[in-house]
Amino acid sequence: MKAKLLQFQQYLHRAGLKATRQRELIARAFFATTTHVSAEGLYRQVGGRNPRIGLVTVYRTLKLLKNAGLAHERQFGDGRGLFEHASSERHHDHIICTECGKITEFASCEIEALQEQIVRRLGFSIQYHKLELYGLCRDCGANVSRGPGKVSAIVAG
Amino acid sequence: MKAKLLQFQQYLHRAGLKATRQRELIARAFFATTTHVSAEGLYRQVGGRNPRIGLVTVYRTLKLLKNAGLAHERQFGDGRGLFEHASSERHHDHIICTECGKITEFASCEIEALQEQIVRRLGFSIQYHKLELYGLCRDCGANVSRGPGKVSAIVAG
DNA sequence: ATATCTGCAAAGACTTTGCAACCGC
DNA sequence: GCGGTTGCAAAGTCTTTGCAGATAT
Repeated sequence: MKAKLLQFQQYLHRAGLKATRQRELIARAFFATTTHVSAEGLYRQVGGRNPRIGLVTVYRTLKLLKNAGLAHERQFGDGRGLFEHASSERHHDHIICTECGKITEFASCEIEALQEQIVRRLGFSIQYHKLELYGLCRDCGANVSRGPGKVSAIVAG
Repeated sequence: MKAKLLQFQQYLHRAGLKATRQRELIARAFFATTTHVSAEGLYRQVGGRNPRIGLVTVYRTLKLLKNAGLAHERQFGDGRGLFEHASSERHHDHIICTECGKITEFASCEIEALQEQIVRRLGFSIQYHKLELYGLCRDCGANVSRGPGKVSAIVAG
């Protein structure tokens, strides 16, 4: 993770931006996450243990991380952006439980290959993709018909 | 398209809701769309030719259409919801040009089959999926390096 | 020293909700 | 007539922006 922080700082330097204390703390917290964080979530993690880092700065730093190519932003339909490391991006997609909201990652090279084929056939050049499957996870599939889920979960490994 | 309107009205009846003039007009306009509409967009189409139909009612009716299983809401990352017919939903996904925003639809049964496999392997039962490919379309791929702001680039080597 | 940053508050974009008047059934 | 519905305005989310004071280089 040290490496990514360094990459970020190099990016800042190259872009003529400053490596501030806040940016380092936010980036560090971001790289420490295991899955998908919202700006708000990262803010709570950082703000908890550090002196007054504003939510606004978290948003701005996440945008920098995106520009640096170190973060990807996703939208899983709940209206807000969730961020994840760019490096963990390699060949993985998401399956989201519509009941409890749990997000599981998976990878499929076969699917990726097919995507490439299709895209080429349509004259597009692919940059990236999002594949999201929605359904019931094992647990929720068992307990059918049970109130509103929405338990944000976050299952830290 | 008549059929879908009827389905909607049947849904309303079944749910003890009323088939109002506004709902019919909005549903009609929605079924007349060919691709993806935002609430705002549908509002403009309807509002233009009809007496005072509020944006709020469009939102509410789109929600009803979703509940009726006649519409699907998608989020392509620009922050707002886009709606499309559920019936055109059969086996198709999207490829979005990151340059001009053009959305093209495509279908792949092979990919769908693979998805099913994966999902089952993970213990999930699939309800629906979203596959979005992002890249440059033929036109934009030709005129490289032209974009407006958007050029995040800088990809750390 | 100075141009960039920060944090607060305020604005913005999109969507939902409260409420009095309204209209299907 | 009753209960759902409408449209306005207001509130609610999530995110961005304006600005004065603070800070990295």
